[in-house]
Amino acid sequence: MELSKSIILLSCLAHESRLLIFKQLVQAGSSGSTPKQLVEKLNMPAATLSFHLKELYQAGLTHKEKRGRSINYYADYNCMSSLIHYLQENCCAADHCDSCQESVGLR
Amino acid sequence: MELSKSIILLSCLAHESRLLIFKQLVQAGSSGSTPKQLVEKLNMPAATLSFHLKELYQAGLTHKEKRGRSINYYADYNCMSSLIHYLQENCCAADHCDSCQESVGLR
DNA sequence: TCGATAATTCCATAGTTATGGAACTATCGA
DNA sequence: TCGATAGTTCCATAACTATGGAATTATCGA
Repeated sequence: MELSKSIILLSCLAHESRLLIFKQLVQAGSSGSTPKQLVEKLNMPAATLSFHLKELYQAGLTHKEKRGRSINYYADYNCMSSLIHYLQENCCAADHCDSCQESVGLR
Repeated sequence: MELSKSIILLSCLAHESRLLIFKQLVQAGSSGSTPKQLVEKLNMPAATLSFHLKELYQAGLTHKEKRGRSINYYADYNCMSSLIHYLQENCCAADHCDSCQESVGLR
């Protein structure tokens, strides 16, 4: 992953509402969530939710599927895992950090 | 890690200059880097660097050590690895993502 | 075709964050 | 006690980001 892409993803996640939305989508799993469900769950005005959902979508952190008059949003795990990999590779050090040792197979 | 702490760390890293500074500190390893070295390496005005270093320090992503008239800054691996853990636990899914399977020991 | 529902876009406003030259503080060696 | 060097803080300005009510678009069932 490029540095500029990682900045886009980090900025996108660095907002309470968006991180909560994303966590919600992760919890919803393969059935996804509609904006309406998210509005109810997170108690947020529809326009505000829509703004944040769009940010997440444009960053590539979600994908969506139209189903009649509603839309299902899903967390994009590949995107998130690429970011996690980027941080492990570039911003941590295998010989100084437990989780890096695990991921590099030293444990 | 709390959600609010993860937001602070993500915001802090979600800036090109700060991510570059942090990567530089990771590369510098146990010898660390001074602001002067970073200014030269990253070609950035001293006031701007100082501003970003302070943000990183206040977020807990670095620690520092005064040495005479200069200061050594170091990447804080514990802080970064806590963030990586948080993302793996809360924002990814072990059964949908390779790197999560690794870290959860399913592989 | 209509009214209701789901979702998005518009847009003015408010709030936050970044920039970097200039001034300042601290510590060195001579 | 200087002058030089390292680093930070100050602060005005610029740029960006978020908010949410109102208007708009799309799709449903009757």
